[in-house]
Amino acid sequence: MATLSDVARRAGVSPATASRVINGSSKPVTDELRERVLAAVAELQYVPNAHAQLLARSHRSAVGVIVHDVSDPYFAEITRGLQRVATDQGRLLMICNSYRDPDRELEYVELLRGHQVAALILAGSGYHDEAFTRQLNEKLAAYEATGGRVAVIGRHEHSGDAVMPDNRAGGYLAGRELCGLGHRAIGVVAGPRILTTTTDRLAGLRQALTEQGRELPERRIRYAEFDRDGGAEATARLLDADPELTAIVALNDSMAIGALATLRARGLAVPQQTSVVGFDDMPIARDVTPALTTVRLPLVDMGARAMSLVLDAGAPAPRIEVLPAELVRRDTAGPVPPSVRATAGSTPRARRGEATM
Amino acid sequence: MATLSDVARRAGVSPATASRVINGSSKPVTDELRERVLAAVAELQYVPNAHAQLLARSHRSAVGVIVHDVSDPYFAEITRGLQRVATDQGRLLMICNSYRDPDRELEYVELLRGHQVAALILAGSGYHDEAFTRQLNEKLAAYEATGGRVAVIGRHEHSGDAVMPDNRAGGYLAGRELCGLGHRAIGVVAGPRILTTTTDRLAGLRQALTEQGRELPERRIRYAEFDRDGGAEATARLLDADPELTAIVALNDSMAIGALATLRARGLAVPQQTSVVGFDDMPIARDVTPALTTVRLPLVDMGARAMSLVLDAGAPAPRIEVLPAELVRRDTAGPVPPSVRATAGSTPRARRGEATM
DNA sequence: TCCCTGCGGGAAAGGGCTTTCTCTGCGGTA
DNA sequence: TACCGCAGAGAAAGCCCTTTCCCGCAGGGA
Repeated sequence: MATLSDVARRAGVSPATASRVINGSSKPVTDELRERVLAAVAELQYVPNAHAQLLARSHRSAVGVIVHDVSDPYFAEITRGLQRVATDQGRLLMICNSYRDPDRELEYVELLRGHQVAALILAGSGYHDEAFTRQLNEKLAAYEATGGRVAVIGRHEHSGDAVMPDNRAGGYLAGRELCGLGHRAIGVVAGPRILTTTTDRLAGLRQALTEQGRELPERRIRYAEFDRDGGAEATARLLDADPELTAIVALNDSMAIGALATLRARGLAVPQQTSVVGFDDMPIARDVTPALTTVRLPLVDMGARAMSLVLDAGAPAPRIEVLPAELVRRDTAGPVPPSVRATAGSTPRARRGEATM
Repeated sequence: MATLSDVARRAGVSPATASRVINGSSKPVTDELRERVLAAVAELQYVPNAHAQLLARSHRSAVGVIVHDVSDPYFAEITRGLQRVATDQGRLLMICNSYRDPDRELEYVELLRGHQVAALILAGSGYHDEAFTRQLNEKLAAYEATGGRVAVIGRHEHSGDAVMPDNRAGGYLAGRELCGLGHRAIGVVAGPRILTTTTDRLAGLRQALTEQGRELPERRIRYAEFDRDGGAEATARLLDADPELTAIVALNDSMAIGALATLRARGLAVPQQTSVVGFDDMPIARDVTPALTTVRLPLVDMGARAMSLVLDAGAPAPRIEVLPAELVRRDTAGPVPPSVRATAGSTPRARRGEATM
């Protein structure tokens, strides 16, 4: 690899001058020398060593991002928002996937700190895990103590800047919608119970049902991975235990798609026999058939705001922005089937006979 | 930020000893000193400066990856394969999204070179653009000249290691399938024509049709962005121009999903009235309704192989691995409608009357 | 007793760049 | 003519680590 001194030597100037030309320093350099340096750069295919630059320069510019998985549409959308603002401000992003592994999350905080990022953004659900939360907060505090900025997206446990989707209100919206359609036997396909996102959404849902004089017993909840297969599998378990279910709330859209698959496999028509409500409104939600009724979260915006927060050097006080959830009515949620309404609570056998799986 | 000397001073040892303890050097250090160093590290929350480390160490370990867009399922799958192998070998990945912008691609090659990556992987279609191709190859050659390794996925233009999905054979498979089902009026929803992937897939398709004594006139091809909306829009244009179409080949699954959306909006039943074949077999393909018939590419495997190639220091000769495409029959491709078969070439009005849009 | 060996530790030389400080030489003013 | 100031270039001091080289010391063999 050609170095700066190679370039300088070839151009017959000092490394200092070469550096000034290459970086467009404010210090003036005569055109003659400038030409020679530029020519040398081209001839040697010189590219500055980024590590040496970062080491020599004082100011840090990259921003670190920790998400569960960028290829998950939920995070892909958030990342899009992060990127947009970062690019506008000429910042480079370093994105790390924790794959929902708390230890990996901790490691990545260190790694990014080691890479001297100017700020750190943690996106994705927090964990119900005291020990982990304490460790994470210690690490973040240490980072902040050295001038690093931190913002979280959708996490309660951190004391600083945060962008919070209103998961609870979203759960409430889903519950109210289904109650309004007459459903009483509602099952829930939930993500891992260790995630705060799961419990928040669940809490809102439960509140809506309670307000309507209904309830949400644990036997109507199944916890599984927050993805398509988790949703499919949880739905199957739910249906096996409770064939009289008329509606299913999936705590994210990936799970809802899994639920739809299981329902289809069992020959249960959506929404005629079983209604489904998802959560997040990822792009694919409108393209499944029937199109998914879901709770929309402004994902791109969440990312954009978090990045703005973290890049806005002022405002030392912790700022918390709560972003509203919104119900998107499409085609998977319909009124409770007449047969069930008429014979409420009785013979679920008839319906079960339809299963093809 | 605490530095290594801070740690050393606090532990009452030299920086050399501190470094040895922290990095688990082979050189022995007494337990006593080791303890003191570790304690100092903990107290100061010391994290080594990654840039300084990278600068001081000679060997480079990270691998750079340039894709069009990680959040696109096509690249998400490939990246999964890349990650798997990289993680196994303890390599860090730096992933950059070019968003199909050739200039950005060039920039990223430089950026990654500057970050001293040990190898570079370019995934995603090449461009029919002489000037760009030459520039890119120059940059890659310069990188390789300094010991860097390069592999491409799905690109012809590079002379070194490559993993090539058999796009042409895949196109052929799609064409043969549709011909076998009796279709004659086949439209194509294609990606940007500047992409080699588009033209390769198209070439295979055309070959299949030609072999069956049919043809693929340009008027039955619409070029658009390689995503859902591009597919929806291209399908609409195709249908407007050619209402008698009985089948549509989308050159990737995202476009196929867009095609499905347009078809649904126009009230055209799939596959009864119009058949659809996609390409890639991304995970969502099985979850749309009807489930998508498509051409599968071993995406994860493609990523894994490319990474293996690039990390396998031996074998200087350029290696090219061609990975086969495979037809996956699901529910969107069916026999040509009887009415059309009977009245081939005549009154398309009847069908057109069904449009609801 | 002397010398050699080997172990544990420190000094110091990079690694490639930025930036401050210093120096030279020129034009302009008194 | 003497001096000041400034433009433009270079010297050199870091930035924070790793690693080689070297040194002192203790133990073992002759």
